Amino acid sequence: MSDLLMRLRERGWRMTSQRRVVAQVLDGDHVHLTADEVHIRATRLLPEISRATVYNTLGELVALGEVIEVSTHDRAKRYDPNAHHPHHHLVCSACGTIRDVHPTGDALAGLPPEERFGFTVSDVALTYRGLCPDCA
Amino acid sequence: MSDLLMRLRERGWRMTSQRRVVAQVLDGDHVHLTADEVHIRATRLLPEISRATVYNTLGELVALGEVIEVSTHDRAKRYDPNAHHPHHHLVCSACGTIRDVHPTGDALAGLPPEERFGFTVSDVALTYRGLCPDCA
DNA sequence: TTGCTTGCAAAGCATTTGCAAGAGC
DNA sequence: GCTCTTGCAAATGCTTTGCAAGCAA
Repeated sequence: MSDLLMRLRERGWRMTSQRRVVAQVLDGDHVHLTADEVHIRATRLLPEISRATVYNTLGELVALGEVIEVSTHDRAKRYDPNAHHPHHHLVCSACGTIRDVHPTGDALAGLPPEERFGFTVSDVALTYRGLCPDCA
Repeated sequence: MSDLLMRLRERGWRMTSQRRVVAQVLDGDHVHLTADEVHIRATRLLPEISRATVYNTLGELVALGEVIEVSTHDRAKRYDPNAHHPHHHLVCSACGTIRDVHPTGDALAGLPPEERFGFTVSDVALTYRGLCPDCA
């Protein structure tokens, strides 16, 4: 069983075949699917699954902290299940491909208290943009 | 005259009253407006300006590198005219407020060549998320 | 049984587009 | 005058919602 599914079961998440399928589709590394892509793949495993359910489920996984929402400059958000291994993203400006990367250093540490303006900072997203080898 | 307008004129950008108004609305620091907010403010200066023109103009300013597109997790993109002074963003997860910040160190330098996977990296966006003093 | 989840269809919102009329240079 | 820009209105694409029926616990 997928790691994601196992964690969700442990957390007492009410399981349905639709939710199982969405979790299966998302499992793995370097996965950055749009909601629509998740729906297409989920449909291959469970033909009756609806788009609305995919959106519901993705929203919940994000709320649970099991999936990260990635905003690129494209219209559709992407969903990244690799929430338990801190990482950042390398995005191709041309084709939209995303790769996970692991820069050195703690990005949070780079923001000194006097630059926080009283904010309680809990998260950092670091996105590198450029051209991938195929598009360069 | 605003700095932004001056730069655009120097670059030979064909000037119209609509474009002038959009540039005026965007000028300044800590400005992170949505296209709709730009339209509302532009309307106060030039009542006939259309939404489509605001979108056209914003898209061009981004293409010219004079304005930066900021993707948060909200639906609408935000536009930041502070393109000539490298900076990053501090976003409140609750109310959406954005502040410009200036972390120490060069974020680009943190990504070693062996983590670039052949990409030609040209840009870095660093976003800190948390709660602002008012929402905490 | 009880309440949470699903599917459908329609609505909502941000953004884009085609095209004729208008304005800069 | 020639070309680029504007405005309108319709279309598009992603996402959300309301509600009745279905299913997990």
